[in-house]
Amino acid sequence: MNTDQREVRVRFAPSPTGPLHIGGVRTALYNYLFARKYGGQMLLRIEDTDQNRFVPGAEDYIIESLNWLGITIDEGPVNGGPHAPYRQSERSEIYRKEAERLVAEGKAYYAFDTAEELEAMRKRMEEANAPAAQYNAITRLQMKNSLTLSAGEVQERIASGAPYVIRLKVPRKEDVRLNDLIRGWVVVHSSQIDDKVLIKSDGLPTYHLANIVDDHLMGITHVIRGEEWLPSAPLHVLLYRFLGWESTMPQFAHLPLLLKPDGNGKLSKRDADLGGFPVFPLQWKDPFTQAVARGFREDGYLPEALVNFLAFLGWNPGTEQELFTMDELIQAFSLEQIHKAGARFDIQKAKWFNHEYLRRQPNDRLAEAVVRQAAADGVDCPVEKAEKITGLMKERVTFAHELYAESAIFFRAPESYDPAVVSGKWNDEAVRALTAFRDALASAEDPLTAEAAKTVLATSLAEAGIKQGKIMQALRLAITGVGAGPDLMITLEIIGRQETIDRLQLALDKLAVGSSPS
RNA sequence: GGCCGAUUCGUCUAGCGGUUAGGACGCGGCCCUUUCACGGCUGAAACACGGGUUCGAUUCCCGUAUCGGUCACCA
Repeated sequence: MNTDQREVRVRFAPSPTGPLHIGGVRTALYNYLFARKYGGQMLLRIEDTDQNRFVPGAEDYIIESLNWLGITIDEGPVNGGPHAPYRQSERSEIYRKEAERLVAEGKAYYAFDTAEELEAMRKRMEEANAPAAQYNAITRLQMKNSLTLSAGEVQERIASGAPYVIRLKVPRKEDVRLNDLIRGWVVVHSSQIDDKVLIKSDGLPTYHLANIVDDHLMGITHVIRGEEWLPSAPLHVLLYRFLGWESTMPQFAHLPLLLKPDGNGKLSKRDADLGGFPVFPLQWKDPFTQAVARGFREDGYLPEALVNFLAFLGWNPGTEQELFTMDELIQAFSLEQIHKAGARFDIQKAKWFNHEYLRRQPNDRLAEAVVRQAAADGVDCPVEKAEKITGLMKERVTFAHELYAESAIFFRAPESYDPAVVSGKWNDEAVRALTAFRDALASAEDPLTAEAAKTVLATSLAEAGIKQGKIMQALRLAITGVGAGPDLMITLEIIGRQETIDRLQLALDKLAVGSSPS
């Protein structure tokens, strides 16, 4: 990566206006991977300059999310750093100073227009069929600002406490260009950019000013953010220039967006409700409405799986390897391999990743969850049993919670029998075979191992002159009630000798040959 | 609508002038297996369109179309 020899410093700069969106998570991840790859620093900066949109708990949510995913922060509101504070609401004096400097240098100006006056201006422009109704080099001359008002009047208004904003004085005709690391050269004519507000009438900066000032002061070398920022990137270049910081301006990389599953638009919370999947890393309870939005964590996704899935939405290593640990991602990551087009969000793929990661988890760790869930269900499940169940079931499920949920057969005799299997496999021969097996089991040793069960079954069937293959489905039916499931002999080992005998008896009692099952 | 961006199987994508256009998810088939799952093999499935440039375009350029983003005292 060509950088100007400076140590790589990137930042993730979310606004605490609610739960962190999954697209934001991916942005954070890419920043993190980039920073680690080049041995640089990853900063977290809270962009809370809009008091109206402040949501309590959102900042903690962001931090907890990053934590859960293993995206570690070098400098930020929690661990501090040389450029503290990392919350923009605590830095307002810094921005104001720079804005005033721009005014003093003639690159920005005070504006006193009311909302109504602005609205009237836009209306006039529209009626005049102007290409865009904006506050710019032309319209600014008809508005109330320090360019049109006398110096004395401006002083007077400010002194009297009249509300005002500071606007950037965008040049009338000039090409503004930037070399995006992902998209190449992007050129925008300054006439397309309006005189953006830098300082709002509440005294706080807008995003545009605050992010440039902070990125500069914090020594950010690369700005990696979503494509929705691309249209305002030229404005940011202009700001760097006006502030005199162009020579150390960070490089930009605008990431492709995460799209709705049908491809029409940015992925939103609504898609989550519609599609039955989360779009937030963690569950979120809205402090105002109490509404609860589901989270990947609570839905049972492993953080490693989410990270791997997200990493591949818009990026790929160029090899055929699909499963990556965080360290491997760091190794393999590069901006050059980022795809330019938006990526549709396909929860199916996320599930596949989760399944792959779940299978690779050690049994003992997964078993803990099974024991817990069983207990919560009022069922006693010893650790050894949970581990056996885990070993048997983890290849068959997507989420850890399904391990127990799909394991009813290990705890309870079937309450019903699949009619299709009954009519097809339950016959006189099966009854004879299972009776013989039941009897043979009566004198078998405890505990019954899968091996022993196999031997007992084979012996008793041989004595009865019945081929094993013909009655296996009937046996499975008697034990589990259905025609599909994990290895039967291990299942017998898990439920034990006595329970096996009981279930055989139960089936023998309840299922009559040729009649419909109960 | 103006501006900006994007466009390879249904989806995520590889490709960076010459390939039988590759992989993964999902879907179908076969094998394995007592069943299901796993695994293995395998099948269907894509370069948006039109012009150039070139001996040769999926690849480079220009249009068109489509999709997306953005046009606030929100980020």
